[in-house]
Amino acid sequence: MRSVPAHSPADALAGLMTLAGRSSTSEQAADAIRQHITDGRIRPGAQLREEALAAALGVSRNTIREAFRALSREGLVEHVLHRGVFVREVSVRDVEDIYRTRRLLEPPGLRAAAGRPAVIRALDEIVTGAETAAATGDWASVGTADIAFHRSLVDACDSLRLNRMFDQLFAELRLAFAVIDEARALHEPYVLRNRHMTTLLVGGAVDEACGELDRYLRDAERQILGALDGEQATSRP
Amino acid sequence: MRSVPAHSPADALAGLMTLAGRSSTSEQAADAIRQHITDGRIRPGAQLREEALAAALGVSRNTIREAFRALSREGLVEHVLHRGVFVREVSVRDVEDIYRTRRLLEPPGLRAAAGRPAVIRALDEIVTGAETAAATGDWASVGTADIAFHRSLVDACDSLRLNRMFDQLFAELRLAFAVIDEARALHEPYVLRNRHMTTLLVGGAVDEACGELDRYLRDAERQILGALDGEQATSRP
DNA sequence: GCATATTTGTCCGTATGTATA
DNA sequence: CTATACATACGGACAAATATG
Repeated sequence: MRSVPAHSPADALAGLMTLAGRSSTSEQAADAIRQHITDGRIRPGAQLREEALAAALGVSRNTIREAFRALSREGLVEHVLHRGVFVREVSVRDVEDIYRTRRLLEPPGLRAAAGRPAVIRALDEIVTGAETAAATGDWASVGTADIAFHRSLVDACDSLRLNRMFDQLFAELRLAFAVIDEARALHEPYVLRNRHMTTLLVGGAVDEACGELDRYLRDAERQILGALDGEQATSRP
Repeated sequence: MRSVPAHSPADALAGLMTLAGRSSTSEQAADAIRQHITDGRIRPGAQLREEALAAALGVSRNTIREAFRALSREGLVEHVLHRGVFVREVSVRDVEDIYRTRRLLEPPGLRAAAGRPAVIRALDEIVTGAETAAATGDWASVGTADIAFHRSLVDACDSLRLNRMFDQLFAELRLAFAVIDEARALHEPYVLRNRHMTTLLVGGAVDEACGELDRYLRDAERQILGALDGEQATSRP
């Protein structure tokens, strides 16, 4: 019933690449690695060794290195010259910047969403999904729904480039989530707040919804920073 | 007095990589290629051939391919499976999205800049530089100053991630500039408008400055779209 | 539509340099 | 300081896909 702990990143990836795509091998390798990182199967800070990964995925080291370059530009891994690539560890500074960016860009998204019934309906469905997931204790799904909710806000801006940036930003946020154990405490409070925001939107109370959004973002940042501090304290005594 | 036309991307790059850095060879190769693209020495649509580039830069094909993967993630080049990599050609759709994004994010930047004398001073210096460059007919520098001006606005938001996105966005914009011949018509009108914006900021008229910024962005978009249409008409008769 | 040449995609072996135990 | 493990980079090889005549 418990999740299987991976003994090494290579173990976690063994035999899990589906080679039947329409993309190049290095892109598929990147996809496989990316998936395992965002799923938390490879923890932040872990080193990705070329040889082990190449063996696990059944590809050459050159191919793996090409995948590394792409993932490095995405910000998921960090390339250290002559030392290798490591899964990014988001710092306190990163979290602060991420939430500064969210506080800057999500309110305009919410105001854009306010004028669109279709978007509001989508938000409602996402929150409903989060509520049922929370009822069954599926906190991973609750976290995914939370991200989907706020991604939808940004999506309402109709900016492809902004969406791309937020995809990366949320991927980094998942990296921060990954080092925090208590998934319930991390995600539970925000189901209610997203529901509240949606109700306000349905009622046309846009300003109040923005206020709620701002409080949400400040509280979430504080909580993650606190958890991050705790993690650092335990892992580096 | 005229710029030397490169016969091929490989010719343009020959012997121009400085190998004495603290970064990997593939990163230096990427830097060299990136520089030549943003400088307009390699035109949008041009294909970058692995073997030719490898020979020109004196590196192996594998190294070039690693550089390609990074540049591809940056959006400067496009990787087409089994066909190769090409310098990105920004489409009408791209330009529309770029300006939608700018109209969304630069006004908050301007409001943030309004409260900071240091930022306003920096903007003033940039415009002054643009004015002297315009006086000597150095339209390339005028264009660079224009981008620096608006980059400074975004910079005032203090968001690293937002800055990174705008760096990419402006790099794409340079790609659009590259296909337009009349550099003077492209950049001259905006020196005055940036000056006007700065004057308004110095006087504390933030709302008026925002209005001017919005008009700037709408006019610039219209002009680039018009020029892009003209280019497509002439290159594809 | 076909045969050919070119280019990319991928793999392998190897030599060199760097960081760390 | 030496030894080891690993990343870096090269060059050659071949298959597969694409472009060319």
